[in-house]
Amino acid sequence: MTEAEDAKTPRERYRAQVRAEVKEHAWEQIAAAGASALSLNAIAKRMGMSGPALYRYFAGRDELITELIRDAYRSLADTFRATSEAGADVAALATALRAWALADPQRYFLVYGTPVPGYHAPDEITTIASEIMAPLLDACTALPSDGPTPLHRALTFWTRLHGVLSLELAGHFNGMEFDPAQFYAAEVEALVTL
Amino acid sequence: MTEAEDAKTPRERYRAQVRAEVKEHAWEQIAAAGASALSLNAIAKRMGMSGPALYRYFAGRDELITELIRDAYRSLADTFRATSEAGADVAALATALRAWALADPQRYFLVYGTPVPGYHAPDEITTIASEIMAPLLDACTALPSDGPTPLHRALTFWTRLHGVLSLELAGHFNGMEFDPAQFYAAEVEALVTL
DNA sequence: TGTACATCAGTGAACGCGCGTTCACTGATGTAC
DNA sequence: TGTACATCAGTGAACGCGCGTTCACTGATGTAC
Repeated sequence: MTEAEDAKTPRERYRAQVRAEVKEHAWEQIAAAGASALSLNAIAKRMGMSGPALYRYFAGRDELITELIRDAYRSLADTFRATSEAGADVAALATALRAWALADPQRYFLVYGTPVPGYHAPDEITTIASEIMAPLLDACTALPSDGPTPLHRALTFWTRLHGVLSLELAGHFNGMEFDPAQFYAAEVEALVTL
Repeated sequence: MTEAEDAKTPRERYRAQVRAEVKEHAWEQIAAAGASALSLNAIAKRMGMSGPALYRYFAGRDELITELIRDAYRSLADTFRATSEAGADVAALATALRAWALADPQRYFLVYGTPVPGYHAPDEITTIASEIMAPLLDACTALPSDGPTPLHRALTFWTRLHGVLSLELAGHFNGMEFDPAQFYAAEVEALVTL
């Protein structure tokens, strides 16, 4: 791990480890029954601890959920940045996006799924959201420029691929006789020749 | 109303009215806090009744939710069928879809939003889902045919427009300096000239 | 190196809450003669 | 038209549940001398 982690005291390392373990169980629970069913007590029980013990690690349920959402955004932002820094183009970003989405559908939905009415994301998350868009905008700017503006291209990239991914992950293609991966690839092809 | 409704006994009419009122309150509650927060007791309280009274009208919470989902699908299917029967083309269907989505975002999300893991829709809903696709497929078949297959066109219509709508309704365009309606129209334009 | 103290992880009991749901019952509405 | 009965809407009490969260406490771990 990094130097900063090595510099932690044993207690800090232990805390970080338990926090991570709590989050893992939280993701399992979300995968099993959706984000709205997430419960501190249930997580504690699965970890073999009592409910109140978790309050040593999180201020409460809201803080845990917010952190999961932030981690999800962060994960996608990191994936895009890494892909971009490897000198990748729009098509490579699309491939990375699909892999990221399929790896954990509920994580994808936590970012781009149905919002809870009344919930307002912290500023930090808005910041990460624009971090996600940045590599995409860069890649669109690098495309031959006789078409639409880079912003328009980036938005089109975003909405079209999200359209395919979200319907696929939600199971709306089930029973239909076609290959979502192939369809996705066709949409990506249409994007680069936009 | 219809003849069938006129033929109902007063008690049947009353029952239908209360059931409708329960659903209205359910939609208000969903709009305020999301579908997962829907509660029979809370609905009863708002209607000035006791909780158990609702069991005269619905077998339980699950039946109410399933019925709301079915009504949502039904509503979109009817909208599409009516639009189609008026001799409308793909662009008109797109306009109807957007109007339907904006009229009640939570209803849209109940149909196309984040699925609850483990929930399996009844067969009837799958049937209505294909009723929704039918007018779309018809309209795509009517288009000049030197492009992709009607099925591919219909799927593209669906995924692209859903991509724009779901991100817009979820608020992901907030703070961005562009007009979703205009962007949507541009996507529709790209579809008819596919 | 050992001792005294402070820090912190985790427990169990408890509180209040709202949920879905059942049950026995009351009172009103409709039906049959 | 009035009477006897059946149907049905709605109530209030109750059950069991799991939730988030607080609190006082125990025991282990780390720190300072």
